[in-house]
Amino acid sequence: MPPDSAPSHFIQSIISEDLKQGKNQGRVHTRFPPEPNGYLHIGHAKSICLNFGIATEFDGLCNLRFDDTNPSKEDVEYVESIREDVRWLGFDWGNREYYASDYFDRLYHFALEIIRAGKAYVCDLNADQMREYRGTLIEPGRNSPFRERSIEENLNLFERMKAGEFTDGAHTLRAKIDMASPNLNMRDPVMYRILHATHHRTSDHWCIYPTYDFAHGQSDSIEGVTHSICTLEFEDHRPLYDWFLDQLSVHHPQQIEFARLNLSHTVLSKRKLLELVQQQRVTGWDDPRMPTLAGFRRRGYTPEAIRMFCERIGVAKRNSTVDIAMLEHCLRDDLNKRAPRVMAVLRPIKVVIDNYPEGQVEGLEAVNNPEDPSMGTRPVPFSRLLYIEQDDFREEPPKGFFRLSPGREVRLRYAYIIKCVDVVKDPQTGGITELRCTYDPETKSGSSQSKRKVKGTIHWVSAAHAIEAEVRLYDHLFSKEDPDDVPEGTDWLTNINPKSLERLNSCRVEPILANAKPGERYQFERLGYFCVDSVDFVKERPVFNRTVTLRDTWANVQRAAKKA
RNA sequence: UGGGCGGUCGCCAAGCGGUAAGGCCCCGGACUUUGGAUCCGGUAUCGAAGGUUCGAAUCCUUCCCGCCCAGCCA
Repeated sequence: MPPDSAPSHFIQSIISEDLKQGKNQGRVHTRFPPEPNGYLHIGHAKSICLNFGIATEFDGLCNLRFDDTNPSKEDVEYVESIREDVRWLGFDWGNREYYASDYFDRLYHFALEIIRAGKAYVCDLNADQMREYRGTLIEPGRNSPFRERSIEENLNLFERMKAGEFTDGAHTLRAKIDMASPNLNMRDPVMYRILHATHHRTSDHWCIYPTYDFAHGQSDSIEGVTHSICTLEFEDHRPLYDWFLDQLSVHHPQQIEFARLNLSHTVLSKRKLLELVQQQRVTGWDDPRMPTLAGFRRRGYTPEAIRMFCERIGVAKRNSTVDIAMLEHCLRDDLNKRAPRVMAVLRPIKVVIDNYPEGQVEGLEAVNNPEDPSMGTRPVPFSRLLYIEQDDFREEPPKGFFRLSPGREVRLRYAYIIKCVDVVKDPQTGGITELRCTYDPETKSGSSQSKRKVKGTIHWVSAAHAIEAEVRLYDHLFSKEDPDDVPEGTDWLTNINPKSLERLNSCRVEPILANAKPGERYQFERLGYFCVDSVDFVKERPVFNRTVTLRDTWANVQRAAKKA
């Protein structure tokens, strides 16, 4: 039953109303119908969540159906990835995994039925001619010279098309509707085309394949789908969807269209994603910068965050582009609750605590997750030689900087307050080689003396105990909000963010991370959320992917200062 | 100049004749051993113009703007 208190979008309203009127015997049945010609992306996630979500909400069912009517573009690699991604997102289609190709035989018989009713004909026009005959947006088309063939001749020709007597494109089967329709989809659309191609499931059994228009509605009907939810660009196809079903007098699902998702700073068209992969602008469909589910997964996103995102963006008919910040917010929200915290220094600068005994090591206690006490604590070793983040030291601190600088104090998280007493530089380059500091033994974390407050707290790592790691800093794949916003004469590829990946090779992380497993997610305190890369992982030297940064108020302040 | 669909805060999005929800972003402030989290507070008169009405984002009229359609792709 639909929650009548929860705010609902227009599709939920339609279904509620249908149920109220007793349509479909109170049944709700949807389907997610991907074409296996690419990997699933976040836009598909919206559709998956919508279709499976509605099924759950209204106590119905949702099928997974591969829309595999074009063997020249499809591949099993894609069907496998799609299965994996839908499952990863958290949805289950039970044993209802279907393929349009499962219905090729029935579809063929449907076509025969329409031919016998005198509502379809075999046309000999080639692609160019057909375009000419179709007319334009403002001029009606002309009837094909083959439109009035006899039913017998049509039957015979169609049979021979199926038998493989003709070459690709020599004939098509067309619906006989109305060449003057203002809706171009109704100007005798093609139902079947000849394609001598090997299909990933039916092999060479067929050499004629149904078009989307002829296959989709009938497949929905065969499966008993009640609400066939698709994107806006199919709105113009609805009259055709309805027309076929009416000719056949079969179960008639209702097609409902909603606006597809667009996300800022990325592209979501299959064609463009394919191009990024083929041109090797990224390392593959699962490159952590890709908006594919495989990419997000490798990047460290959680299915929960993506589902939350899909819920929050809503469902409507207006074209829109959601700010990627919305997605990142959902991610942080989820990771904040579940990711264990750990300290990692990405760009190390050496710190020597002058007054700390040489050779001494203390095991300090650090909280694993302040949001969840049940996650416990862990020991973190402290010693005389440490590393801190380069960003956490400024020789000439700007206004509002409350990290470390000469003569100033800062707290080392879970440890002591230290003071910078000297800056050692390389006499050649002038670059800082190490910081000499002193610590205040009275200020140990958790001790009764530790009431002294300092403005800043920074993370650190004990040099002798830290382990080395590679960290990959990912940023938006495109630097512009709208990748298509380009100067004349250039294309979207010029908007690829040259800094979308930065690899850091001399990072030092807490010893506890020696046990990190591929796919595990952590919060590197003050930096962001990171996950262990599952492809390039090696135990001796883990690779971490930055999933998303933490909200960085200080960065905002600096940005504002720069502008002023 | 054809047909279809849309236009509510910077970005999403509720609202369905009774006097503009919520989320994101942003800006303040509280708290804080993550400049994180959390908590308070702040920001729209609804594409435009007319009209109907006691009353309109919601109804009517006209206009403007955007998106989709001329694949034997989906």
